[in-house]
Amino acid sequence: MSTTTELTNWQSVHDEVLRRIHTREWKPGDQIPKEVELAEELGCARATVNRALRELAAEGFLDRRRKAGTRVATHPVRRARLDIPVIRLEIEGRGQKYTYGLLLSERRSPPPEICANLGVTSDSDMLHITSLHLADGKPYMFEERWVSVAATPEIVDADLSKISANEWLVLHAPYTKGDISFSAVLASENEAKILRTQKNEPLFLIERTTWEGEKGITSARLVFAPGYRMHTAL
Amino acid sequence: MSTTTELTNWQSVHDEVLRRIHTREWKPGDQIPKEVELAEELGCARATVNRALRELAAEGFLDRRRKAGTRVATHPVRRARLDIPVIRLEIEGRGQKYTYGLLLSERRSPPPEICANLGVTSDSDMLHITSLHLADGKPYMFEERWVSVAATPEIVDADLSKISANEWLVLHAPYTKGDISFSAVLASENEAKILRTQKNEPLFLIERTTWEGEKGITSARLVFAPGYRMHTAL
DNA sequence: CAGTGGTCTAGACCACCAG
DNA sequence: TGGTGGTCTAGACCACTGC
Repeated sequence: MSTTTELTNWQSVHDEVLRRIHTREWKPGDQIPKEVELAEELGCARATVNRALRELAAEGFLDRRRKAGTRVATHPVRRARLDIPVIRLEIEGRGQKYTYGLLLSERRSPPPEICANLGVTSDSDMLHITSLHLADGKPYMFEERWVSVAATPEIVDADLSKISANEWLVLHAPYTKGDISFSAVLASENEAKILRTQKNEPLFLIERTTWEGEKGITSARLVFAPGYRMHTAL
Repeated sequence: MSTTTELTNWQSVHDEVLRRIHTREWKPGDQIPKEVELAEELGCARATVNRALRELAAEGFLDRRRKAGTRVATHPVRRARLDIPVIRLEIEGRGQKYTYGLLLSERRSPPPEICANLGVTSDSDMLHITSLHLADGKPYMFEERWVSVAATPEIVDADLSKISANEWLVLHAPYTKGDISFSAVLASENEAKILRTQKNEPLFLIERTTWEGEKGITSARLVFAPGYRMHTAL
């Protein structure tokens, strides 16, 4: 099957290749034509084909190796792109009103599990912050966070009742490495009270830790109100 | 500050720009030099700079607009890449033994909520499948799935006791659109029994629906055993 | 309208790795 | 060790959009 019209931009090449995969003209495991051949067939430069195939490989549809050529992925590892915005933007993006309350801010040494997470000593100087994020006045997410004062000294001067620690850190403490995990937990008595729900409700939990180089910056535990769903397209 | 050595490949340009962002030489909101200028400063072609900046924009570190130039993102939307492999590979990848049991496979018309999800009529011909995935012999995930027979007729001939519906679909039914959501639920009595746990345990739930064009293919509900954590790097 | 990023091209050399 | 993808270059034109 040859194309009658020329595909001279990488997006149309991308789409055409995807079409051939979807129609099973090229099946999982099949080797597809080399870049030079495809470029010739489609009537464009090799660089254009390269761009298209590179994107498809990044999306998980193709496996590419030098010398071995390009093959249709046998197990298309689906890559869901989770956009993780600042909470405020997540809420405002849905057209709801965002409010925020600082519940606690104290300077103290961290408990053992935080030390383990961040790789800091148990006598380090840290800020312990808990806060509640609300959407249209209703509890949305309860945040408990530890911030290393050594790593980001300026945070002790920040007015965390005006701007959430989350948001302050995004603006002032870039990180080089981060880690995030998602799970389900039962609401503790305290969490239930704060989120104005009942004990033993199933809650969605996000745990996040970030480092700058080898220095642990912050570790946060985000517990969402019942009914929360994280959602994305494939 | 100028570089003494020339950065002639896009990765080093990428890293250098990222360094300037991290060191706050370029702060959130700042406009950074235009491609031509950067290319000149670093001693490489504009295409190389373009490639580096394009990747950084895709990673969420930069905002780029024609005519307006390139700025450091004020709210670096963090993009976590969730790799969603076939369950079997997820388990085997951790060095555990994967087993799989087909619990039910029946051909019948779908309940209303599935119709709504997939956009099919309530009298459509569908396959209803439930199965259990185990890691090292322990229940790992309980899967309940509806598959449109109209969209993928070949599935009725597949031996779903040997290969999971999940995996069969990946190989034989490419999709063009997909949707995935994550949440926390309480174990129902049935789910608790199957996962060999207790009622009212908090469970991690993934709901996934896929389409080919406008045709709904399959809708699945994946309930994970207690303690499951989905995990990724930022 | 003019400046900036977005893309294409033709050609070249390099790096990796399967045979 | 040769074939394939990975990348760089210089130059060109285009598309969007702020002024």
